[in-house]
Amino acid sequence: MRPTTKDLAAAAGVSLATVDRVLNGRSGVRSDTVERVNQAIEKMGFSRNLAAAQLARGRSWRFLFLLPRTGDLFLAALKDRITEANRAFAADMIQAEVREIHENDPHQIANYLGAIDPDEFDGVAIMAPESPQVRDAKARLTERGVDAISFIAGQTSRDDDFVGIDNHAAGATAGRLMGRFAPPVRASILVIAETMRARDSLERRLGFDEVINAEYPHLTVLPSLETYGDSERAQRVIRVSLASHPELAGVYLLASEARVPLEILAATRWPQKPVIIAHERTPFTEAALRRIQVDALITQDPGHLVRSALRILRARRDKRGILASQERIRIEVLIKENL
Amino acid sequence: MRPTTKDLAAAAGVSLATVDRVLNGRSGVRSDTVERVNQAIEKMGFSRNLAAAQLARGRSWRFLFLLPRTGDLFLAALKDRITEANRAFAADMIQAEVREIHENDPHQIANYLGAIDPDEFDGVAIMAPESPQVRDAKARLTERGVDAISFIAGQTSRDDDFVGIDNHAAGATAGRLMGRFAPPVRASILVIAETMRARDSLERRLGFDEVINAEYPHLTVLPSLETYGDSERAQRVIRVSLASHPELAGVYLLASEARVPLEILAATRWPQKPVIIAHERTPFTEAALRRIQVDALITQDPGHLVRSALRILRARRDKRGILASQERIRIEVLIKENL
DNA sequence: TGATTTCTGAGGTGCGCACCTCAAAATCGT
DNA sequence: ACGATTTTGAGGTGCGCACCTCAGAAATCA
Repeated sequence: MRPTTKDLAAAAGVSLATVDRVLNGRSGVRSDTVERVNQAIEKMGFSRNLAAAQLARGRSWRFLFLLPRTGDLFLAALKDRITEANRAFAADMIQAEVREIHENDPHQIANYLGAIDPDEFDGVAIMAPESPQVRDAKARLTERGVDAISFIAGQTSRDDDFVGIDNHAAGATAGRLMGRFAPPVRASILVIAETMRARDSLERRLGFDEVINAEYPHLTVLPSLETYGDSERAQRVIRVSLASHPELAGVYLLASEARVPLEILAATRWPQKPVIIAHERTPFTEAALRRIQVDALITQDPGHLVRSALRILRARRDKRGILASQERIRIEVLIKENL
Repeated sequence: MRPTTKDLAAAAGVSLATVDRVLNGRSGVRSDTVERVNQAIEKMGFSRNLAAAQLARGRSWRFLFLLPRTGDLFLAALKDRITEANRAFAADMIQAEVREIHENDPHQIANYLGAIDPDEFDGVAIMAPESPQVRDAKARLTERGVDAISFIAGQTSRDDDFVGIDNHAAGATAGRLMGRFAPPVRASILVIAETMRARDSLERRLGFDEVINAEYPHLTVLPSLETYGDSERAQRVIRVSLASHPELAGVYLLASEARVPLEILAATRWPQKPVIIAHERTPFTEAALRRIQVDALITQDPGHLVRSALRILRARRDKRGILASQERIRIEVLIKENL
């Protein structure tokens, strides 16, 4: 039989009240008594029955996902996963909501964070570019008792409250695959991004260049084209670039919205089809991978991202540790065969 | 406030006892009453408080992992993860044990399964090659009230109680990478396995061949070499094969124990280093990937495998559904950059 | 030493649900 | 309409813990 608090009290030679004080870190217990209880915990292998604790506390958790307002397919997948997680975690008293904001207005984001009611939410997962305003707002939010973590975007150097992948490594992964997939001849690589103002894009590009320059010097990575999410502009800049670089060996689609560039590339005639590497799995990129228009996808699992954020926020709330190996978001490489 | 069973009873116009009967599938309720309750559940968005349910049931779960007895590094990683999961899930009243068996003796495995005490274990995750004896023993085990799932090995066709990857697809993934990484010239590919008697190995090989034959016909896949886990034999057969195939472009290490073959390959002098693709991440294969002796690893996450098996076994015990997207084990592709 | 402060024990309550009993009501078959 | 059967209601108990109160014991100080 599993030891209960009662057994623990008996073993430590103290009362239930004292055990309770120690377990829940209340004051008014002499340090040697605390030590006695802790030793008993150790000796009996006592571990609190989570279900009972949770029931007694009568707690529930409400978390908020702050996502950019775009029509992005990757974001749509994220929202689907949040809905799904909401259902799956309802029995665990966890509820998640989504709010959408304009990601490129740090001021608005900071305002929004400032207006979050600690009675309404226990924690927030913020997907927004890093900026001093946002960082400050996050700090103040934490002071007011709302836990905040960075989600997918906005990774700060060696930050342990970030859920997402290392974008530099993701770019390097793309670079390595590009180098190995492309024929070993002098040629150039086109890089298409939505915008290079986002830190994520910059880091991916840096990681990509690093590998290509160091190990595949016959390949020249062209300056990044920016589409600004505008289909016509995309069409224009890509056509111009294609015309002036007939020796194109590969295309790296940096942004998570690959649809428009892929459609333009699909409508282009090639002497030899370039290697195409893109990010994120969406119905669109998946189809492109199946027909081998795209050669590889670098992805992160949206379901895992969402669940991981919720688990981390909750663990923080409960002052519990997490299972680090479960929360590491993988940089996945998808090809047609392992979809 | 979250609705409780009491609210539910009031809303449905029945008593708590009836709500209980419906919620827990007990008999003695007219079907139209069941329907009324279900509609109330739907309407109120009622969802049972898992913590309270679990506490009231006073249940705990004991699961068993039946693993092959080998010195394999992948198995060592699995066992580590089971220990880790044991700690992490202790608060959820889940305990897991490991027993090791000789995997190639179906009779012994069947005996072992037959001897499992339903009072001792709620479920078993079995990692063993498929065989009629084992299949029968599993069925009888289920009849006696112990849930059984296949773990990593032993996948039967379209089986929904299997935790692991599709080995055919894993082989195909390896094949694709081999085809793309190897130079586009006529050459041969060496395949090294521990044994080809295991269905997993066969399936990987089939998937590998399928892709190579269909899309990279300039590559010839040689007959599989079997090491039988014997270092000396491995050394001998590999040397013989290398000597007779100087035009070697790649090596595919089929088995999860890549250590011995990798050491032999490392000690060999090459006109041009062949592309090496191996399975499973272990300290050894990881190091080989870092120094680019190995070009890519096809892996499955041991931690995920273990947690998934435990979640599925528990959900089955509770007659609850699972989150399918969370339980799909990914065929991961690792290269130096996304380790 | 007594007075003050700090610690500890005993006991109770309730969280939401599972599971039980027994009696009363509704429905059925004939 | 009758008894036989099925369905429902009312109520109780306990799971292990968190959190509370209050009194009494122990340690500390003057």
